Amino acid sequence: MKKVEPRILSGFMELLPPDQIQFNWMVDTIRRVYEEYGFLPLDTPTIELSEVLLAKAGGETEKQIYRFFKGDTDLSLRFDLTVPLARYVSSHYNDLIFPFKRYQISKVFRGERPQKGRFREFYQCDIDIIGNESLDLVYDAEIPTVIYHVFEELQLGKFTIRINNRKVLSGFFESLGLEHEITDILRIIDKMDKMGEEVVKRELLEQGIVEKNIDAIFTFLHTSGTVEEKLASLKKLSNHPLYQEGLEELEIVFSALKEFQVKEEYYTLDLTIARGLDYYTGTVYETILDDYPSLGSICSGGRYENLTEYYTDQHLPGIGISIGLSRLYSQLKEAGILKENHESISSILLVPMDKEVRGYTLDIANYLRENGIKTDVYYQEKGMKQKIKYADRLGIPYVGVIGEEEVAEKKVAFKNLETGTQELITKEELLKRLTK
RNA sequence: GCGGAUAUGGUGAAGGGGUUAACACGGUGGAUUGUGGUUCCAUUAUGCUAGGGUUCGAAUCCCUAUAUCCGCCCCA
Repeated sequence: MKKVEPRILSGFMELLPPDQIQFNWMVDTIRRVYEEYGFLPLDTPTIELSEVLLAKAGGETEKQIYRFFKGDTDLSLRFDLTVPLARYVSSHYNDLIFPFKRYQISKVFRGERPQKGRFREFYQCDIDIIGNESLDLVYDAEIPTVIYHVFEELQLGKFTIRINNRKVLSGFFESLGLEHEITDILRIIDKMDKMGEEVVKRELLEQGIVEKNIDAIFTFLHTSGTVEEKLASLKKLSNHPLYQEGLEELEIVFSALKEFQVKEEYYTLDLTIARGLDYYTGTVYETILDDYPSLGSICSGGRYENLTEYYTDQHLPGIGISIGLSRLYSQLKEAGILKENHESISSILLVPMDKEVRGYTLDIANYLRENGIKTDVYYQEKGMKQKIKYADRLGIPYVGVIGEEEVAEKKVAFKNLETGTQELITKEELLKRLTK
């Protein structure tokens, strides 16, 4: 029979069990920290009506969204978790308690050209806070605080949360009379980190920005010092109202970060942070691992004032951030930052010698499981060698061998695979060994 | 959407027109029928992305298609 090649689509990721265990550990860690800060779980549909998801839709979203028809219904796979959140909040407005804090860890889909660290299906771990009419700026500091604790717990080394404010950028460029070029300028200066100053300067020139303004932009971007010093010198650069408003917002956010006791070396004011979807209106964030800057931003987000305007007349400003976990995981793995995982799920493998002792073995298994021990049992009629090897290859640290002798004595031959030692013990002693 | 590169087993790969496709890892079975990780032995692609062409002969040369990878755009 002609076989079908068992392949998956490019841009889609699947892992082997040891990696999946590791991946799930990261998901569990992220979820735990999110919940510690009072964020509530949410799960929206993978597929939604295209008119809903594309209500705002700029060019890129429209190009990259997976869109199809089922009968006459125009459907799309969700492109991110923020737009579905806006829809959710709008449709459940009456039943939600504001400020509404939710997290969602789910897959999203983008039909892009796949390449390194870029997937067509990937996990996003979002937290967002939606206010009713208004949302205090303190929340703009709480978001990076949560992220700070997440990355602390993930143990990926030193990282920096880079913070900026769109109003500062827009206001500054408007003060130079560049209001029409803002989007392009933001896009270009965002490359600063990756491409360097020369490239940025050249592209700005190509964009038709005059030399004088480019110099002003670089003066602005080169503002240095501590956060306080930067803010102080920035204030003198322009009196533009939007610009000043953005700076005041940054001041509030940074002073709140101190109250949240986020260590100062873990965040910074970075004027080149412009990226993110175009729905961001105020504070924006990006996070990099200091030891691996080439990974780029592993977590970004910001404040969006008007995201629900397409669904409701209620004014529901929000702030949120997202960890691109699939990318983060694959790049950490590739860079060798994550150690090989030898942890298994099961703590012990029970091995019945033959089917006569299976009943006794299952009694032991149930006893262990009732006491919270993850227990696997081997049922294949193979040699002892294969049975032990199974545990060894899965990384299960202990084996409980059960034959006629053990049944007669109501005990288990408890073998430690790491040391090779073995002892004959009762199930109570077995439980004790496994709980420690 | 644009540009570049590459396609050999479960994996990493050698071979660049001559007949059994090297080597390594992994898998399976075995080396005193209740003991793994080391070692040893055996075994593991009638086939080199697919289709067509050149040739006495094609993984090897040519064409087409497809897939994958890497940039750009954009982004997690």
